[in-house]
Amino acid sequence: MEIASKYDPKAIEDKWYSYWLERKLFRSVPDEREPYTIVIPPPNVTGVLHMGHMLNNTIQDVLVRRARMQGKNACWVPGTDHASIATEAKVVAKLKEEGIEKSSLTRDEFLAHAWEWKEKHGGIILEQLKKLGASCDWERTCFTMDEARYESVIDVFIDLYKKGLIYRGVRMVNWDPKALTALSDEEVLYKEVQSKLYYLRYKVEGVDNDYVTIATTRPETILGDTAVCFHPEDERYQHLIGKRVLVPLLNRSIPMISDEYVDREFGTGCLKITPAHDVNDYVIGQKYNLPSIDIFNPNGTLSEKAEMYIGEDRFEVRKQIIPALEAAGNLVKIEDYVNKVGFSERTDAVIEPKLSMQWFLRMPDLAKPALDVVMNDVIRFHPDKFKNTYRYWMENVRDWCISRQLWWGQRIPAFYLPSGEIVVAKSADEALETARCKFLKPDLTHADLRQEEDVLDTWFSSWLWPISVFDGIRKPENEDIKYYYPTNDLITAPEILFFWVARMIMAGQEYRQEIPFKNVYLTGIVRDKIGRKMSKSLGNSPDPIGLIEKYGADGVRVGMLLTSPAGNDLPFDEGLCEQGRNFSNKIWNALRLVKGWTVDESLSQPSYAAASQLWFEAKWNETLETIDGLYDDYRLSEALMTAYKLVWDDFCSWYLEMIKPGYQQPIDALTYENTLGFFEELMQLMHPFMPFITEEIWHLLRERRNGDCIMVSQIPQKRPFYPEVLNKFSVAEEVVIALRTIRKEKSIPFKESIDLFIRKNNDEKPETTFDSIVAKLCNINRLEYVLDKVGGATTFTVKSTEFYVPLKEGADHTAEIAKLEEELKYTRGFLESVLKKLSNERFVANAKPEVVEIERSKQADAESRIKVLQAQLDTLK
RNA sequence: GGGAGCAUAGCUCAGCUGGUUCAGAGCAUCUGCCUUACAAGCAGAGGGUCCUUGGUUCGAAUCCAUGUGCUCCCA
Repeated sequence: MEIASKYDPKAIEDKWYSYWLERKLFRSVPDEREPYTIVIPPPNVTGVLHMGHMLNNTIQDVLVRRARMQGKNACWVPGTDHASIATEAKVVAKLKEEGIEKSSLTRDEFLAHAWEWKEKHGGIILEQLKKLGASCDWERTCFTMDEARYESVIDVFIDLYKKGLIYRGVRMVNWDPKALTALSDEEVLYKEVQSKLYYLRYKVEGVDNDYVTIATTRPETILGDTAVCFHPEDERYQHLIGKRVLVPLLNRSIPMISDEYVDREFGTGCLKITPAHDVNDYVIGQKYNLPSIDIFNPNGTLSEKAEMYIGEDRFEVRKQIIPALEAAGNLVKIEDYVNKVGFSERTDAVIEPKLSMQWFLRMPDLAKPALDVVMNDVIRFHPDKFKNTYRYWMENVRDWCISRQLWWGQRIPAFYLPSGEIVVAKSADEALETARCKFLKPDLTHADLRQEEDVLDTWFSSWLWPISVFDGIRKPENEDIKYYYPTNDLITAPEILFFWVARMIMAGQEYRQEIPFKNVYLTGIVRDKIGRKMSKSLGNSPDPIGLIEKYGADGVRVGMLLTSPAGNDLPFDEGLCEQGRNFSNKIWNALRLVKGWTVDESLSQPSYAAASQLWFEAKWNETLETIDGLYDDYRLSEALMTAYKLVWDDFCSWYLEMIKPGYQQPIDALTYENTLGFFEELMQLMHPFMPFITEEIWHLLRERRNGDCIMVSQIPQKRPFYPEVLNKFSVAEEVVIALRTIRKEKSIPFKESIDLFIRKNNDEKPETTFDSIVAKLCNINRLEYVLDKVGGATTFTVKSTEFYVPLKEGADHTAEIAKLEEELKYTRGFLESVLKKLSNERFVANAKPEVVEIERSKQADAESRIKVLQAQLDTLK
């Protein structure tokens, strides 16, 4: 068979992915097997695949593929979320390019454009995941706004409203005056800005020539002041208790109050309170029942409430108000000051804290059980250090603001009556019906009802995801939800532990009375070499598809996984993918070697081959056990590294070299057959990490029946093995390495055979299991056990056994002596430290017996080795 | 300002409830090799006062405290 000398992933990857798809091997339907379920963290429809997705989805695919090979009914549900703010911004921008203003469109017209955009761009990321090898059940692909998901969200809203958990309230939001919408905290970027601190004095009412000075970075907001506040223990201001002061320019009278919130060290220790325009002030305003004066219009100009500068932009007013204050005698001084200002991620406008009417979901009752299941390890976090952060957040949970001033999303099913009453209902008809009955107004018509304009927060869809993808909200008794829920593992980023993970747990408990998943694997952030988060705006992210083309999907998967323990950031380096690619090539070449052999049925198995198989069988089973343990602990990068070393070091570097027949010599059938077996099993072990190359090799190793694929094969089970074989082999390994070193030092080419004489000591019996292997790997002509020392030979010692290699030119006595003396010195020092421990009465008395025992055997080993080394030295001298 | 986490080889990380080899791995580095599976390779080697300083202990990379540095979360 002709096999290319370099592995070329391109053709192979497409071939196998379509093969798997055609045979519907990713498809899952409920049956009698144990289910294994993962729901994808739905990427934004606006997004394209980035390195974070690559990492996250590689991990999911590894887990799903492994579960499938363990005989479970594995189901990975893919999908996307509608990302209301991001998508709406994209659509608005696109329309603007076409000369269409959003404001000129009706809601329905706009949504038509949005859907069109979604159909065109919304699936890109899922298509890209296929290149990575993702084994999702694509027939189950969901979207947070498709019919089932949309209706589920509405049903849940109505249900929670009926339960009294949803209410309307005023809240300080991050207002983007350019986009005319509220933004979530994540969409606000805080930047340090060089600004000014203005010291302004307020006249104390009714007292001549008494003033109070405050410091502010936003002098224009004084028009909305409703109090001035100082620290209750601040001696400087005690005389002002109960007094009132006058807002400059307006001369409005406002109270002096005191509260511990005030930082006495900052500015003058006196703080103006503007509840409508500062979050902290808002809280104080609530506490002291202060009025809120909202002096801004939605677009950032001053409103009539400001009484002055009406219609002017807030920053223009800041410029104008300073001279006015100075003229009025209220400006004390101006200082330079650096502070952090929030900017809109989308429009770069300075965020205006703004009070607005929003919809809220009451959290405490939902949060409590969701906290408990994590703290009790019913749901396990990997790594579990995130339990801390989770607890902190859940214990200090605030009500969830679920409304957004957008059109793209599930429109809140609340209807307002002309009289201001609210009816929450699934449809306008139902709302009308309810309103007529409830408020005894049979004359009401559709025209009287006005539906809420706002839509729901995107997270209000995603928190139902593990349920809604199986349509478990609308049809709680359907087969899918009963079979697949709760899901097994959730793989996501720690940044959204609260926004998403916590809320899914709440929704699960509220709507299924059961947790949504059993394990949460938290990935790190993919960073560039100098530690910056990879992002489109920085341009420091490699193109994932480009990487796949360059290194192969398998290579990239290995590269991503090699250095990313759970919860740790991944400092990405293309070198990692290169390592992955090199590994693919290594496997490929092992295949070329094995498939290049000719089998001679008449040959019986040589002893070195039998010994090789004895060892590799043990090594394989031992490693399999280790890897299973690592998977159980979700230590995927360690599982991969362990498998990587098993393939490269143990199988390729040792085993294949050990059994390899001479050049152009045939191999015996038994060894060949067993080697194919090992190779197959190794490929099965690697398959979750490297799906493509392993599938290819699976088919090249043997003739396969149609549909006999590695991806649906059963992962090998551990067989009983003899662990002592491994210790015996590691001694043989040491001997081989020592012999290689001798060859190198003495410049003896491999082709020139050598002799090896072995002398046991302390009445030890020869252990010959792997002698044939030592002989083969080191090209040894004569390998003999002797009773006497061998003169004129170079020597080395493993444990207490002496090895002699006679040299043509005779041994270099001085060098031999120096080598022995150094070893002796080291061993004596070692013995000394052991003896020191053992002579310490308190050690012997306090340490566990087995620890003392270990020290005793270390002592015995060192002593016998010293004896051997000493005797060797004596003969040489 | 409050809270949490981290600090081990040049880099990225292991090192479980303190006790087998005076600390391990991969990559990188260095030295030999184009040995007919593989130079995307083979065979070897070097490299760490386990952040500082104290403490607990027969014994500390591992536990405690202090300091320093970095990261994240909340305000």
